[in-house]
Amino acid sequence: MMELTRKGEYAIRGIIYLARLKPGSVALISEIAESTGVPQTFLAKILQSFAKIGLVNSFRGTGGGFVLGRPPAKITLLEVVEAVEGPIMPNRCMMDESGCEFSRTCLVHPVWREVQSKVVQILGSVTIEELSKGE
Amino acid sequence: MMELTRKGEYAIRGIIYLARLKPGSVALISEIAESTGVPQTFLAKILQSFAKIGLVNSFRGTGGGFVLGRPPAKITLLEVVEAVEGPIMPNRCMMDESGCEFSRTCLVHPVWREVQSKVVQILGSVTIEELSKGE
DNA sequence: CTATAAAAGACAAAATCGGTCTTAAAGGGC
DNA sequence: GCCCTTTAAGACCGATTTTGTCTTTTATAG
Ligand code: SF4
Ligand code: SF4
Repeated sequence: MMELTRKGEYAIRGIIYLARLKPGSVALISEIAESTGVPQTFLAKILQSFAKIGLVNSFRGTGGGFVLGRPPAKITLLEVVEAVEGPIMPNRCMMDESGCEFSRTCLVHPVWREVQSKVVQILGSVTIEELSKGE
Repeated sequence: MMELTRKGEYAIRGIIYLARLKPGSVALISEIAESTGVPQTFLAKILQSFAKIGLVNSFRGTGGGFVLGRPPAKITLLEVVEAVEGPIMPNRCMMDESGCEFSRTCLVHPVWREVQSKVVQILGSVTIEELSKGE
């Protein structure tokens, strides 16, 4: 249960790589992929989707590449994870009320809500900047 | 991310149903399945696997059926979930050290460990007895 | 105009999910 | 010993998701 997919893992590695870039420089997808050990075309897809939501900026052509869309201190791990995996949802019954006929009386439901909020809290309190500090 | 499978959800429903049984009585798989809204043959598989690990006891033939293997106060939600879904593992790098070449220096790793321990703590502190109290 | 690099989208193998179906085995009542 | 009931075991299966690849297009710098 609760396993991050490779896509999620790769996304985090890519974002952290970009956070470590020295200011003003851009990174080629080939460079990021090799350095993080991620299949290049797969990572490209992920970063493209990030570009669409503004999490990263991208430039085409000679001298192009990727940079973060915001300072790493303003990006949380939660944001990155949810951008690729969707919202943190320990159980289906959390998204829509009508998901489960028992949801009104169910005592398990609140437990899943607690799990959800704890995970959101943990991941939301970690910034990409912190994660990029190590060597 | 982090979604309980139907199998996990069904397992919980089945166990709670058994916990509500009045002492001394057994439940037919057909009865449990209908009452919890779970496909019967699928639930049978789940409970069979539970019988193997002693979480429930089963009896064949006339008058047979399922009962809990232990008092519901001694069964945690964590146990039930892990029995069907495997251990709580937010990321692959948690199971074996050799899972990731970066694990020694990685700053994300500890975050996943925190998530893991929090979830284990929450699910481990809820007993099936508590969950079966409602109507 | 050309070389470069990301964007877009079709394709697909493999794994996992969410079951079903059939046959066997065990136990109770007669 | 013979049914009837009920779980056990295992083969099987379609749908979906994961984890990518490949090809073509578009934008840009020089
Ligand atoms: S039974 Fe409870 S926990 Fe399960 S899906 Fe319904 S509301 Fe959620
Ligand atoms: S990079 Fe860090 S979080 Fe990702 S798999 Fe490796 S150790 Fe785990």
